[in-house]
Amino acid sequence: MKKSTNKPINIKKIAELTGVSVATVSRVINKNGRYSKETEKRVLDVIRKSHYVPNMSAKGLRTSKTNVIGIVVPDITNPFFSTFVLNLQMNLFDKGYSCLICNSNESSSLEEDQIQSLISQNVDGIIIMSGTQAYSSLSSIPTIYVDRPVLDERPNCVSIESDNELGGYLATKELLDQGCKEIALLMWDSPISLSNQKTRYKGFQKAIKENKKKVKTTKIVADSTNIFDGEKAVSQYLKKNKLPDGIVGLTDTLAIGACFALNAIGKTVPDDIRITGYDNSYLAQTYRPAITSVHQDTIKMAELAVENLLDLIDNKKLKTHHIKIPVELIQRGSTRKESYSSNK
Amino acid sequence: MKKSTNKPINIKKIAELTGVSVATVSRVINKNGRYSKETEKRVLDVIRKSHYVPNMSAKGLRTSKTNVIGIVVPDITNPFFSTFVLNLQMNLFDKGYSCLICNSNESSSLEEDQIQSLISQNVDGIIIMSGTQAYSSLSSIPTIYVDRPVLDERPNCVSIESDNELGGYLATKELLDQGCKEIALLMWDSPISLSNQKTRYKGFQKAIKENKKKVKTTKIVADSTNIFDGEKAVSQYLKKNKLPDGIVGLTDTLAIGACFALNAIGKTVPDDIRITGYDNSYLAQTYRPAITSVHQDTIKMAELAVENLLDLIDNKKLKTHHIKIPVELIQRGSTRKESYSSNK
DNA sequence: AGATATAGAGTAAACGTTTACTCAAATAAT
DNA sequence: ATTATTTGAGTAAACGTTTACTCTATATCT
Repeated sequence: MKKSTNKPINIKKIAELTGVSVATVSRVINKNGRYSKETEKRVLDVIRKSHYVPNMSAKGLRTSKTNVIGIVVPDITNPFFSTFVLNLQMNLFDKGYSCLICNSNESSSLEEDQIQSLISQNVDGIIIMSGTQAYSSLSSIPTIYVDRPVLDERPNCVSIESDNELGGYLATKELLDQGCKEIALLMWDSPISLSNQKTRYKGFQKAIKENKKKVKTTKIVADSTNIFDGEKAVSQYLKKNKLPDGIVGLTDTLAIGACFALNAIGKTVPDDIRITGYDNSYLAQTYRPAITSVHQDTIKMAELAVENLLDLIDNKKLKTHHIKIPVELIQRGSTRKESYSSNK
Repeated sequence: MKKSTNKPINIKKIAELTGVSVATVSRVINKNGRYSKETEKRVLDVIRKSHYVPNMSAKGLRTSKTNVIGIVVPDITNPFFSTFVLNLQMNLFDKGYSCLICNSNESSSLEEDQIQSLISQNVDGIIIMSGTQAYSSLSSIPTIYVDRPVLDERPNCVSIESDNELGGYLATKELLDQGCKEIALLMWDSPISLSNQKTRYKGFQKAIKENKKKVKTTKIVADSTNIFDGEKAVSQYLKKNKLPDGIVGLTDTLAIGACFALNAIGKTVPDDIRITGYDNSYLAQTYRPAITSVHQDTIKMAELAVENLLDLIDNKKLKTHHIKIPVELIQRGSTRKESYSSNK
């Protein structure tokens, strides 16, 4: 059971090897000044040769700064979130941060556990996507809420939302413009009262109200945003109800699930019924017919998220704590008969 | 600029409040014995009331155990990897571990940087998916290689691979069984010499060789495993070459890209050409026609990965350091004309 | 009853950094 | 030429834990 005892080299060793004090080594590493050009070179040389890697636990303990950001996401499997997380991670890595990533499954209790664990890891900041509630334990940590209005008005947090009301409006308007007379809203069962989906619903209602002609509306609620849960919900709905001529899916995955259910009973999109999605994830692009979807600029959102988070961490003064990102409707084959090209 | 100075409560404070020493508190927390049932209760009560959360940096420094696992993944956006990561994360969280997740983009240099960063975070272990090379810096850290034969034979690492040769064989065999006479292998350009794709290729060759009738084979190489890169590669290929009657896609995403390219020139799957994918990700299930694909049991692989990693961390003796997981061909509409049900 | 083990608890060192204090030497200001 | 500042560098404390040693009081064994 020979335990590998090749202890990692530390700052003290570097100091010895170079013939200076640990303080000097530390200063060189952190570029804090108070050393000559020449000692710097010597220290750096030794560091390079000895494959020194700093001990972040010690650093974190001493400075209470870990250079780790916690990211809480409902479901990394959803392409909308996974691309978002990818963007976050890349942006953060460039600035010298690592990411602790948690899947909350949209479960409040799991989310809370994971936030606890992030806190005890001393993360410097947290980015929560579609969080389900406000956590008092977060109050001392710089936090970015993504895709969800912030509940607790404290100075060290920022919310970044895309314009969900406009998104809901645009999607619904598209169906109305295409002449739909009976529109179903396909949503999912989420524990959160103040969710993005509520706001999208507002946009939906607005579009309906604005419309000159009266249209019938209904709601279909899926168990989750999962494709197959979407399919299930729509199939069940169709067993007891008349086929609507338009469906506003509040997620691309739900929209595709709806397509499945319709295929199964021999209905075709967009001839028998038109469908919109939301998120403009690559699923919407790759499904056939391609799904008309509300595009959220995840790249910009991710950029803003890390930029603002780092500002919060540095105690910088922010212009605003509520950022809203515009959305855009991408029209594709699921709402209009036309030739489409495969990408974009 | 009032800095929030509500310092987090620590073990010392707990000790004071309870009227015992810090050592006792620590022992209670770690359930190390050497305290009475009664003091335990008192300490735990105080802890609960004061919302104490342990400082992992300090703990990590002292014990050189951080309860953090590093995960390196080529592209979290790929559903195969994202579901895998989800499974890993859930399994690890249950055992009290957090995950530091890195995207390597299949770039060796980025991968190396990220591994460095994981090491300096003192991670207790690392799980690398489709890593591009062996890193000497990893030698002291328990490591699991997933989906890639291990290069460095050291006691503290384990490789977990699905049976890529069999997978390649099964996919190819399916096309041969369906009567294909000219089969293209659709692969991607990866920097790694010893990759899973090489092994799948072996299976491909084996199936071809075994076949009674002579079949023509070609290779198409995409820039990445990305759907659109797959599409591009196939379109370009088809401009200069005759249409094959079967394509073995070494990834579901590539297979779907191929479908796009074929759609674009008016060819239909599986009538004009049959296609297989690999990974059996949900893309394969949700695309229409659904893609026949080689299923890898990601759930079991993830379970095995964390189980073995924790064993390595605990210095347990392992039965084997090379684990191979069986694969299974899931037949769907892309290779055979038949009615299919939407899920599974 | 005496010897010995054990249970319960405290003291203080150690983990690898950073940084507030020093301090001497060199440089700049008067 | 004195005084004031800057530069380069060292000393040692501190961050929050864990744990190897102690130590006392109680329980267990001859």
